[in-house]
Amino acid sequence: MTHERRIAATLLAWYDANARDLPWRTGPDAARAGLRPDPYRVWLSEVMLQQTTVAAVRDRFLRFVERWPDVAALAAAPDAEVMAEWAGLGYYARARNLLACARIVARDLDGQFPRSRAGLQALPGIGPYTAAAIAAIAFDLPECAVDGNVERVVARLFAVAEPLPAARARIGSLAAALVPGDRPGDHTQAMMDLGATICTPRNPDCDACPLRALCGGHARGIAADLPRKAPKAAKPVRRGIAYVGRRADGAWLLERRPARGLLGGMLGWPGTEWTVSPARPAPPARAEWRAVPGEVRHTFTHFHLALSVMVAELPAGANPERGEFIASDHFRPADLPTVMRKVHAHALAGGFEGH
DNA sequence: GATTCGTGGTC
DNA sequence: TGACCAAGAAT
Repeated sequence: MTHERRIAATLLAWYDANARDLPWRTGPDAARAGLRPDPYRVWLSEVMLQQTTVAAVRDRFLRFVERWPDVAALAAAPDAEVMAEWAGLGYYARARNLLACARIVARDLDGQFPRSRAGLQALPGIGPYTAAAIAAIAFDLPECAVDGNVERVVARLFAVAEPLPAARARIGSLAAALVPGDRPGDHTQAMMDLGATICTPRNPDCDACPLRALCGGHARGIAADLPRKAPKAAKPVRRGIAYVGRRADGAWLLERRPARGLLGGMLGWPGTEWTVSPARPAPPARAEWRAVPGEVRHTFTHFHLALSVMVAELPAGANPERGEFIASDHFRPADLPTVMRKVHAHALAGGFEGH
């Protein structure tokens, strides 16, 4: 038996006894009985899990499939409702692409997800990792899905000291050589589970690892230091102003953001650009704007944001130059991205109630 | 290959 | 408390 086969067999045996119970899974027992999970649920979970923790996804996934149980239901949903449901999860291009993908599958593919990696990867929001993961998990095809977990596990198993991202090609071929012809779907999920529960980024629990005796990184005493990564750039601080306006009838002045770019397609407060030194702009409506003491701080992937908040009561017949009024009964802070929710909370904390 | 794109948890 | 990190994709 080759080293690779021994690793795969040991990992699969460990998975049979230790697989995590997750709402989008059917579990190893069902898999061995030939039962596959619903491709719709696999696809949705994989998209939600992109750069997002299982803990954050679990409840959101359940709410989502309760509301839209299949791809046809999702394809028929209004954009604004899907974006609102995604609010707080981040990386909102995922929600836009999710809906675009659902509509293609429902309209052009008879509601069936493609049963090949290439076919899947041709759809919006499905890249190399997600295509391979769906192919393996939903259809049990021998594809190799390489995510952050797999990169870490493989870098340690084979003591790959070259830093990412340069090591990506080598890690990819090492990972592909591990995929067994039998039960490739469970192998994929086993790699994830090992990476998430034992071979963790910090303080890996090598004592509990089924692959410890087969691990090159452990043998060299460097497992916990792998994979090596290039240092990240510092985050600049950007500034801006957000305007929280409320009409006499209680309606809030909000604005749908452009479909592309940061928070694209999401609802938010009108405001300035967010730059290192923003220009002083005109408010979205004529009113007595006053500053709320303090500021809202929020950190995005590549910059810190410090937002000043201005508030104003707007007259009943207000005709704003930007944005749209959302009636008080229809306004839910939970429909906003987190930074916008913080702005609303800051305005309220500053004593603003509107009329 | 390098950038852009969110958020909440963790140490 | 601030930096790091998580089942990446699109450009």
